[in-house]
Amino acid sequence: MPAKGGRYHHGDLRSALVDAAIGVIAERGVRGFSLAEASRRLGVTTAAPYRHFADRDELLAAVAVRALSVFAAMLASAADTADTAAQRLAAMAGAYVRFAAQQRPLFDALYNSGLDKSHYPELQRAWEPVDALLTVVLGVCDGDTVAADALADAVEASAHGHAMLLIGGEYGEGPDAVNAAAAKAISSVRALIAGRQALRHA
Amino acid sequence: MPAKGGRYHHGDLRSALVDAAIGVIAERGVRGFSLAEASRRLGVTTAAPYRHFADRDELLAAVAVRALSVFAAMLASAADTADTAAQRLAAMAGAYVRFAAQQRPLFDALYNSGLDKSHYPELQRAWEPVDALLTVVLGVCDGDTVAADALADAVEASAHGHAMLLIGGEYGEGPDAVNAAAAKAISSVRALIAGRQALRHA
DNA sequence: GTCTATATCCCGATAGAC
DNA sequence: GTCTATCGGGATATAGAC
Repeated sequence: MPAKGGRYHHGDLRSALVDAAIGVIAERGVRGFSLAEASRRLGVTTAAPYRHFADRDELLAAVAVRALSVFAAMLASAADTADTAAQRLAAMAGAYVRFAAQQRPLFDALYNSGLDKSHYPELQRAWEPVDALLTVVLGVCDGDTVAADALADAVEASAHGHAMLLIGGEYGEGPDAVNAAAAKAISSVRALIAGRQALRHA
Repeated sequence: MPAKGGRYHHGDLRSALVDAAIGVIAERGVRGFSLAEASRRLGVTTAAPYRHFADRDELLAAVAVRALSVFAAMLASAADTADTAAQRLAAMAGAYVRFAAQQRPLFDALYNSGLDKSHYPELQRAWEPVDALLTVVLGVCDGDTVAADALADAVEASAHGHAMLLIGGEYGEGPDAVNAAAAKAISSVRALIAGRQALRHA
């Protein structure tokens, strides 16, 4: 998609803005993200994005939608490496944590952007594959539906907490911290499953 | 501390700014917080805060310091209601979640403000009582130091994840959602403790 | 010392020309 | 579909009134 006259002008500004936004978030954080900076990187004026997005938040929502497709792929790929339902759950928790670290701008767009997803139907629909991944695995893992829902919440909260504390720097920085956090999340899932069984049979 | 001539002028602007900041965060969220709005509510100009805080983040750090004293008090109070170490851990996890919901501006200042706490020594010191609460309880709960640290991380991550998902609206809104999330966090702690014992003896 | 007044810069958003 | 022009608001920094 070549530019016209040294400027942008190639008709796929919307998609290019999503790419640029991810770059800005990666370098300046969600808080430091601005429509103006993304526009500047593409060589268009600050008014141009408003032909494709109603406002700044709508661009963030588009980033979140892209994030969800990557997130779902990582979770599904992790689940495929395991045989039993319990192993799949544990692998997905590890992938959840790794996604936060390895795709931090995407994770931040999803969870730390202050977006109200109920305002963006497209974003709500984009969540469905991720939600489905968790519940499908759970249907196999735990016969009782109520107990399965409770386990799903516990696993999701544990993975999310480990991910947040990791990117918050609580576990240190660098690949070692990521591996450690993923391992913690995985062993927490194992403990949650074993603990729920033990408490039920007590 | 009455105003002088209808304006502010009473010499405790620093403390008043922290109060005002909490109010602004409560109404507009951390993202919508601005020094200008806090100043406006106190009837001072936007330049006045810079006599007390180097920048916006330093005021946020002061809010976080105040948040930590409230947080530590809630955790300690919850721990006092229980007898065994396991019960204390569970009670603290419930209090963690309730703190996030009931003192949301304070929780956001602590965890969702994008602050780098390593830049604020005063804030680092303010964390110590909270950290101590967790580890002291754990020393009693689990003889092995390494295992105790791992349990501490698991409990903290679980509580944090439940708190984040609660204020993110994943569990719905209102007091029922708060109670449900607190109950989930408590039962997760029980499962984590029981599961760790079961896995160790397996 | 504490606050006011002021000036500059950046961002979000809109209106109208091309 | 993009640009020019422009408005309003917030952050930051400095000079000076009390």
